[in-house]
Amino acid sequence: MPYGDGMTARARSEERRAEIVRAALAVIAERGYRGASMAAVAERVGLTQQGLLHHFPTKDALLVAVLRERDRWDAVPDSRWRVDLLASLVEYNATRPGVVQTFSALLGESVTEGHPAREYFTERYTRVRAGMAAALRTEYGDRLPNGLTPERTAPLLVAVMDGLQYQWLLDPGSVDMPGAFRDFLRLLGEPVG
Amino acid sequence: MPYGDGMTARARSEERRAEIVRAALAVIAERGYRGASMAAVAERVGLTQQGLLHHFPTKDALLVAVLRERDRWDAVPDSRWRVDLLASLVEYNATRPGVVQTFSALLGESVTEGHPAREYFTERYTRVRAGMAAALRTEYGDRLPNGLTPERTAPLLVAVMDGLQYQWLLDPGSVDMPGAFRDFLRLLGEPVG
DNA sequence: ACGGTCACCTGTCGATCGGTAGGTTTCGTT
DNA sequence: AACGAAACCTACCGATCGACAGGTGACCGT
Repeated sequence: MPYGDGMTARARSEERRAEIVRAALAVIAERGYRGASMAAVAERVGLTQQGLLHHFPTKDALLVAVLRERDRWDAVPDSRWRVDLLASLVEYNATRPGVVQTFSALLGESVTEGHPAREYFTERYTRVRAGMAAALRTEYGDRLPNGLTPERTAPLLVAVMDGLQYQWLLDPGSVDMPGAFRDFLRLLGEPVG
Repeated sequence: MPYGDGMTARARSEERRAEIVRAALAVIAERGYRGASMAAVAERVGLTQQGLLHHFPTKDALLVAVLRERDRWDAVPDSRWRVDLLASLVEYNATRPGVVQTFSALLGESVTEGHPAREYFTERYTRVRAGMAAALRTEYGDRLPNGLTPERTAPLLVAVMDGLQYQWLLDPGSVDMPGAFRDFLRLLGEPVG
């Protein structure tokens, strides 16, 4: 049996890469993408910087892997989603400040010029808004309380989630992120169902 | 008359510093704070990096001046504010993408460890939330529609403003920031006045 | 047993970073 | 005219950045 631990070479390699991505997530949370150094990521997994470059030939390649990991981690909502599941997602996020911090830092950086994650976030938000609108429509119908449409409510939903994350990260003791998000959902009223 | 242009030496110096701060705002908008280099700011005002260091001895000192400038630029709301003035502020912001981008980038960076603007933003949001709550109370009284209190609504108001800015910066053509913000205000219902 | 691929290393590079040291010029004050 | 301070410069520093080149050893399939 190869490697003596039941792993093929390929599986072992993927495990190593996953370990690196996890370390990159942590380093980006601490210093942002521009502030994150390949050497810092390498050290965290017990490699030299050049050993790291063997797995990810450039810094951008590592970022791509990080963003891909996020896509696996939280699936984009679509019409099958229920809005109250979002509340659970926010609650779960409140237990994972590290991950939240990583992507909040990346989102903030991404609005700067030529940032490698800019296109990713632009497309992601387009998809997320569309998915949210679809979810709202299946749950509330074409008309939300207060005369809003699902399409006009979706950006607000996304904005509240993101904005609360920044306030919560800066001052966790002063902001009840899940509670505030539930407050917002209450503003939307009860679904017709 | 000194300087032949009616300016004292002190006024001339302050003008120069203001010019530098303006350049720093632009560079930070393009590259964030960590990505902004003193040399880039200096070049934009026609100085060498060392000439810039004469006016601001460290990079952090320049950042402090930038943040102070913001405090002059948009005053924190208090109980004398009216909520519909916020809509005007958002509308105004939509005409100044550069400034919005600067502070959105800074906010994103500020959640990383040891960021020099972290304390600034933490305190600022505490003040802003308190001011918003006071403004909401004078306008809506102790109870908002849907049973919310001013204190619980304020974080949502701030979150919507910030979150919409990110979506708008990433894809201005797809997000109507002022319109979406007015939609949110409509969710709050009509003030009792 | 062997050839080859994979994982990782040492060594090094040029660019850029923020910051220091120490001039020199400009200009208002006296 | 003389002085001093402010403004800005050249020159340089050590550290750090991402990345390239070229090796070495372990482990795989054959």
